[in-house]
Amino acid sequence: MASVSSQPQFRYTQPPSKVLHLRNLPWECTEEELIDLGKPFGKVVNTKCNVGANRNQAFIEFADLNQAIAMISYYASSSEPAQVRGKTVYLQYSNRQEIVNNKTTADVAGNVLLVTIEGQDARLVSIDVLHLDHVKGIISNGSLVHREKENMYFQLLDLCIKLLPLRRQLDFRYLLSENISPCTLRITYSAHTDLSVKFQSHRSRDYTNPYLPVAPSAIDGSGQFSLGLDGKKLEPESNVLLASIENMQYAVTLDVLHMVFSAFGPVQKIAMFDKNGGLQALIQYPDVQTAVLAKGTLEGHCIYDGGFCKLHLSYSRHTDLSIKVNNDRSRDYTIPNPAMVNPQPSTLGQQPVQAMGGPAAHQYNGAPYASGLQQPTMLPQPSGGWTSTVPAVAQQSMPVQMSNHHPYIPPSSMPQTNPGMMRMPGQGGVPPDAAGGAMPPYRSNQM
DNA sequence: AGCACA
Repeated sequence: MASVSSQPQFRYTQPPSKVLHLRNLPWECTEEELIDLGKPFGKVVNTKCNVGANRNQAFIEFADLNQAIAMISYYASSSEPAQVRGKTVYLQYSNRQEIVNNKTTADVAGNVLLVTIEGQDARLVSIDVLHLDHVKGIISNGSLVHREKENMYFQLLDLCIKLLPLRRQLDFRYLLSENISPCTLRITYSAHTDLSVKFQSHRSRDYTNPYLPVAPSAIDGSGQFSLGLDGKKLEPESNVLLASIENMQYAVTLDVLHMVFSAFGPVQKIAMFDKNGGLQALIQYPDVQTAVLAKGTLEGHCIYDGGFCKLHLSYSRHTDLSIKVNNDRSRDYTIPNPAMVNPQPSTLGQQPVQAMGGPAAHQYNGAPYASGLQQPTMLPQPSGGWTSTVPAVAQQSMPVQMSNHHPYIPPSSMPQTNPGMMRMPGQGGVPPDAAGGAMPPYRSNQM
């Protein structure tokens, strides 16, 4: 009773073809590997790899049908399955008689690109990475030519691909968070000329139409976009970061934290507290994006050289810290500078900042850090060019310059260590008047 | 793990 079945027996009823269909191939299987696999049985005249949704299928076309049959029969009776890189691959005749190499779409220039994000953590890459502003930011931060034209998108992305593996040195941490392994972008042209985007989501955006409805699946509880794809919940992002400081050999003061975290955008509030015998702090930014940037850049890095004061960052569930009083452990930088509002505040017991005294109390008076500077009117917009949104204060208070013993040093007298290590978005250098100093140098590499 | 762009 061999062939009474009316069921379509896909596996065994394929008519022979000189084209073989392979599946279960290893990641990024190359044409060479396919040729090597088929070579013992005949002349491989064409191949097509990275086929299918998972890109783990391929086709091999032999010059002659008998060669394809030879390969199929060999592995049908072999005790050793066909393998590529030690991975068993499954062979069958293709249901087509020749490989059609669709050279058309990928090679014909168009206004829509097909971008394939590849890599271990490809699914964690945010859609915003693909936005032109980001690409421009990368290019300019990498000290390469900054090109404006939209039609240079392809070339910019192409450069982006080449530079991506170097992202550590070239500030690609602004592209991908630090805990995402390197990804590459494979880019071809699409045959599409206009994409129909039905709603804004974590997987689709129409940047030309801000009034599109937002897909509920793309919004988390706090109304922010979440980066998780395919419904996978990531740690919910927040505009408030929880920092814990490990190996605290040197004093980490409110001002040191303010300086470090201001490098990414305006810091609204900081609250420090002791927990589990260590120091923790909540740092509030006006928006999630800035917090993401700061976390991605600073996570695991040490404030001081020698592995001292290592930062561990997570997203807090808070969205707005309630700072009851400004002192050396907590501060609300959004309130008007009391020194300006009330020149004689010390008569009022509860007056913030000045009334509390302490080493931190006077430090912001007259300095460019005056808290009135960070009002949320100059916030980065979600899809705007973040390269231009880092406030001047951040550019002058880069984490490379900080002190351990005297937490506040005016920017004009800050020591300089290793210029360029912490190049910030939108600017490529160090404060012009940075001076040398004798303190643990900031180390941007994790230890 | 099942046929070439979801």
